[in-house]
Amino acid sequence: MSNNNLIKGSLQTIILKLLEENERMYGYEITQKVKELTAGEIKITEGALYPALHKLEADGLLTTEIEQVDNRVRKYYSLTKDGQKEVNSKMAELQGFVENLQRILNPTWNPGLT
Amino acid sequence: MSNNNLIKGSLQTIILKLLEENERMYGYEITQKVKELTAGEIKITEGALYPALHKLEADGLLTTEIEQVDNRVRKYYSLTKDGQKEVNSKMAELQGFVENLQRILNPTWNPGLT
DNA sequence: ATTACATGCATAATTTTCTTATGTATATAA
DNA sequence: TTATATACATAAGAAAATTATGCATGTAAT
Repeated sequence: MSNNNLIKGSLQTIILKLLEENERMYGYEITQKVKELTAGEIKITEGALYPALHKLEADGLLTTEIEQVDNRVRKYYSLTKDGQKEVNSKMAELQGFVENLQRILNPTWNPGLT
Repeated sequence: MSNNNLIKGSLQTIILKLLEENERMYGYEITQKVKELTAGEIKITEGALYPALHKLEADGLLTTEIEQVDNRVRKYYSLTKDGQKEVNSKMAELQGFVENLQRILNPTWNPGLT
């Protein structure tokens, strides 16, 4: 498996963005979605995911609904108003960082061509 | 200043890549180069840089030469053979990670257009 | 039967990798 | 004499992961 190590700092943004697109999701579903979108190359570990979700909820960016599905408990997360605002700034921040990274690492790269 | 926090995990790659392009550099020069390339948006702190340089040297990827310039000590770093090999794999890893990130965050993004 | 794997949550110990603060030293500009 | 720039370095602390563990249900394989 490739290096998940670089995910540091971007996990919150990933969670918020997926929830912007999907209305509501539960934890396990998020791990599967990321795995699917990256052809298995990025695997979100539970030890990283659940504390991150709890923190986002504590910060008032997410709310939860617990549901019983097939004798299993699911905790659905969705964006709050604050969470919806935060997605945009977090996304801009991360995309800006990636552009700067390309400027450092790809001297010939032109951001206009993306 | 924008968020440097996202740099976690990519500093080593940045150092190695800059040294691939520049033959040899000293620590302070690296901080200035990154600042210049990113229009002041990314600032490498000494507390992050020097330990990273020492680790890369300890891992055998960098060698050093100390020089006296204008009554000041400079410690020049350059890539070893192992370091030259490592640049490629570290770059591939980071670019791969960024592509996966785009797949998650930019569902419409097409890697072929970069 | 029992082992493995998938679904689904959670937390604790540890490690990695930063930030922030501090220290040393020289030189120049305000 | 204070601030800023150049140049190195380390230590304390925080953030954000990994790894390991635990609980619980259900299904497929041996």
